[in-house]
Amino acid sequence: MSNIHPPEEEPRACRNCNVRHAGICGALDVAQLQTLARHTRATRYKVGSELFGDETDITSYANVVSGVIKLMKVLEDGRQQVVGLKFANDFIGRVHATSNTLSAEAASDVELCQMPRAILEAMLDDNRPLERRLMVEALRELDEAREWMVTLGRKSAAERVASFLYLIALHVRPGLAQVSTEIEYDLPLTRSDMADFLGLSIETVSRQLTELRRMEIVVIRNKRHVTIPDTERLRQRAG
Amino acid sequence: MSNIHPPEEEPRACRNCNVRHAGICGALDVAQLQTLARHTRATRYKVGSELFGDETDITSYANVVSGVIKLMKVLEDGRQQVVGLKFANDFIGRVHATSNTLSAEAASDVELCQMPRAILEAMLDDNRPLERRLMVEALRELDEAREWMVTLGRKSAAERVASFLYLIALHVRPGLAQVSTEIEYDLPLTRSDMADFLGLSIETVSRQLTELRRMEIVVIRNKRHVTIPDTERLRQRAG
DNA sequence: CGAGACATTGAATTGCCTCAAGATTAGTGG
DNA sequence: CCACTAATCTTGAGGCAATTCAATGTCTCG
Repeated sequence: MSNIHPPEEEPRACRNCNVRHAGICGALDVAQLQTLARHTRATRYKVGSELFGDETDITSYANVVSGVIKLMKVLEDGRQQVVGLKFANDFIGRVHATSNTLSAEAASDVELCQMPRAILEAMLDDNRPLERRLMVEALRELDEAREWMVTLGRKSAAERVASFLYLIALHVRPGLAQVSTEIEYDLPLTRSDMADFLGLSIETVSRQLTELRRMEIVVIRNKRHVTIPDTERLRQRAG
Repeated sequence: MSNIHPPEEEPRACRNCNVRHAGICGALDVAQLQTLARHTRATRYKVGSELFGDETDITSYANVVSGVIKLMKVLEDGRQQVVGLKFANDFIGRVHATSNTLSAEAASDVELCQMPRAILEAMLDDNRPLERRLMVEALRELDEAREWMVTLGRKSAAERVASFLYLIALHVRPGLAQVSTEIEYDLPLTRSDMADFLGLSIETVSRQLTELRRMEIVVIRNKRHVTIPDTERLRQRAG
């Protein structure tokens, strides 16, 4: 990542991120963890703040400790598309490049475990498991992006909204694909962000949520909190 | 790649692919090139034939020698989306996985330089430059996929068609982004394939091409052959 | 309690799709 | 070389899904 705008809080060594073996840290040995710990900093960003901008220089990388980050592309006339979401434990940043190809914005209050570019790149050269891990991560992102291209290119508004609800459900309960169960969670995005992720207008997102609620595929409390009584029924509505 | 259906022609050692340092071969040393040459096979596929299917086992990888390949995702009800295109010198196949996450189909007659999965994976373990190269390639694909997500999520039909024409122009003349020039080429896809790539119907693609022709942004001869008098004007129409 | 942000709902419009009919092109065999 | 056929492409008419514009409703937080 890059162009880190001043965090709202004094940086301090980020122990949690390492201790948990979260994000990339699982690929490091003890010595490297110690090296990393000397250079990482816990940083916080408030909802809506920009972590880095498109076409800016890459100056640092990070693991997400908590919160949700939108990866966005913006057209000259202001139209924007969310091209990816990052959750806790995800790695953020584009290795093997000098400038960013998209911008990143906090979709909620966010805690990061941030490290300077040079540190990570040095480790990358010394540490094949780490490089392998980042590659696997990149390929997973590629699969996700292509999966979402189908949603954007070929699904109806109703299917897109259902796809999003299912995507988040899968994230909350990774083993979900096998079973049909009830699940409840808080939506990580506003209607506006959902619209930008789904390639729809805010109003259409709202209408489709209302429709899914009318069909009792989802129960919505407080705008943000949703309950899915039957995830399999939701999956079918997702196309 | 995987589940290679029987090629139409007797396989033979693929010298071109190595000699040209095309695709992944530029990352190999002389000894590895020789090893690779013993295991690669030149194969051909006719338009429309399937190279491998979604969720099939990965049994081999390949470099594209000539022709164009569609990477596709298909929904249960038959709707389909082209999520990527592969041209000459591109590498095909998903490393670090056991099964494919999409299907691949020849969009034209295709020549491949194919290699067994085990060979490539062994080289990958021995050869960091190769692994690095595949990672850079994967990240480039990720950038492309995200770029296209904007096209699918936020652009009008007219802009999508213009974006496609510009994408191919960029491929034919990589340095195009800087200058405004005239360029001519053959469309690598049928209207139907373009529609599946653009998330549109065939008819809409056709209408938008007619409209671009009426605006003299493109001259079309013989359905397939196009001339772009001014690539900068095209780029502006692409949004 | 009031203000501002966020979300829902309605009405009218529009852009793309579907269905249907021709036109063009490419391929085939006489 | 031409006629014939099948495939591909273009064009038109009508319908529908999603957008835009506008108003109302709801939640959050000083």
